[in-house]
Amino acid sequence: MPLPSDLQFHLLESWDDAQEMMRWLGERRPVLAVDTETTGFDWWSPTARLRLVQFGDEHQAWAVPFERWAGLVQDVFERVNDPLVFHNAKFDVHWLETFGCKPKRHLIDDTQLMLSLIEPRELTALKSAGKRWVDHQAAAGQDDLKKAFARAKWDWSSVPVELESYWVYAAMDTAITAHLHRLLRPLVDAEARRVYDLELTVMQILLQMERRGCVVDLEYCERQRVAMEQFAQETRAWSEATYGFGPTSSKQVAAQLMMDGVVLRKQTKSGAWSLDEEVLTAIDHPLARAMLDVRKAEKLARSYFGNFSSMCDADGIVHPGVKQCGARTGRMSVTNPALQTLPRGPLVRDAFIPREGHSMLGIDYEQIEARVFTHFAGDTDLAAMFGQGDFFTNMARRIYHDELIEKKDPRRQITKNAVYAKLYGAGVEKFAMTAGVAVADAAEFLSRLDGTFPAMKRFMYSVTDTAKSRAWHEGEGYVVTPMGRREPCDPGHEYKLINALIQGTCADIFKQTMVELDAAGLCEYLIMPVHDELIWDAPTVDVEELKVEASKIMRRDEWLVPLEVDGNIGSSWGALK
DNA sequence: GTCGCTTGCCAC
DNA sequence: AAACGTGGCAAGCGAC
Repeated sequence: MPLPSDLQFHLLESWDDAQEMMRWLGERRPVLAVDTETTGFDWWSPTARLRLVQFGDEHQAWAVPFERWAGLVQDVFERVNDPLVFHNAKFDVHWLETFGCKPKRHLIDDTQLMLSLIEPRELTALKSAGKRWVDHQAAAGQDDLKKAFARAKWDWSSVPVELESYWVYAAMDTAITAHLHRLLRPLVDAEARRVYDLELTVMQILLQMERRGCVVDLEYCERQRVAMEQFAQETRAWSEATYGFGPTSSKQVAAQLMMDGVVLRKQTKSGAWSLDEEVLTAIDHPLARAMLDVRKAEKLARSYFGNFSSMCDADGIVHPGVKQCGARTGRMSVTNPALQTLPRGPLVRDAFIPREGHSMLGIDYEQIEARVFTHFAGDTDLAAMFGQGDFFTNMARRIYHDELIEKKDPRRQITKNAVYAKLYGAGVEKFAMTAGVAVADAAEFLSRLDGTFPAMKRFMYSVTDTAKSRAWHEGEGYVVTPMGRREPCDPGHEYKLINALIQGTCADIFKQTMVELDAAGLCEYLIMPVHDELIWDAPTVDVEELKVEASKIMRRDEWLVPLEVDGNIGSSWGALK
């Protein structure tokens, strides 16, 4: 189990060393593990430098100072034909490709992706995984390095590559990766082959997409930032002058509100007075108003407009990082910036614009989760609701036996809320809260719903029941998506598996779609995945055809309800419907 | 000053 | 019997 005691580490310092490493690379081995040490995370930055490239197997590992031996490293990647194992390949490949190395894409394996599938609830960082699977001491060297950093005021760009606690542990990471691969690969082959192959292909698509990035309208951002910041400053100044404190200082605001006779009821988990949007909106007091206004304005100025420009490369382009298995359900998440959480509507989304001569294209799945839910429930009555016109309106008409219900009828909204509440596993009270109705009415509605579409309830029961039986017999409750993605749950939380099954299946469908789009050559201008929507920045002359072709591939018929898509073209992200 | 926790808020 | 799911990010606030 622990790393072998005869494990050898080398720092490449001389031509003799180089010869020795090349001889070693010529030996037969199951896989060659590769890792890099960099100056940070921003491979697109003008100041980014690649400091070390490490090669290793289960017995030996080499650290190669890149800036001195760039040609040699590039040569290695041209010559090596062993499978190349990385832990988070996308990251290392970005750096390697930025600095002229071309690891052969078809040889790449990724132990982090493997872990995301084998243990979706565990930490997948190399150190944590190394501790669990390979050697409890796997992360022991980190403290030495941290101390050295503190003592000499080094950081990742200034630490000397000759520093032993730097290069040895860098090299060791490849040995850990090689061992991880030996342990994980058979499990993946036995249990998750299909979904792992899917993830590997998606990774290659994401690599190109991240490299391409997304153009930011810097002038627009700056204009909006200044306007929002100015408004916030004025309101802050007013609050300081009137009360002697800022309008976002929660403790002081709560105290002042109570002093002025406002009755606060809602408390946070730790017992403080809650001052969230819901609470503040209901209070008629200038300070409550100010707190809301400043929060909103500063969020816009700082989380969005100010942030985007600070994350740009030299060409005004952001390169958001996609965590491919960010959610344990297999959904992707996005950071720097978090493009999946931009407020709906044009204000913020207009900050992202197409390249010269290009247009934005967005194609999204329509109610994909509700459709997949219907498929699993095998409910042909519910499936019929997707036929003509609006799904939720049709449902409401059926539930209330009233054919006159139209799209803006409140009964449609409560129906929609109820479907998503079910999908997410909400209880009656939470459902009542979000739907804005009394608990008794909510309960009555849910029983009507169950009476009208009984298959939904049967399906939900069968998921949790199977999971509980698995927990009893196999020690853990879980679901498996049709693609083979296994999603476990904590004991007693089997109800979450309904959502996990649906969300996970949707993630599989979405990723499978990306692979098919790529095979058809339609990912060249892809810039962002947003859960059930894809965004392209494509040449205006081709964008109509791209929309038609991509829609054809995205639309799917192999489910009980067809998965329909809707495409829109515009001159900015915000201009898409 | 940094770190980590909490709170609130943005998306699908 | 009952349980809204999955994320990222910034600010406030107390601890070290």
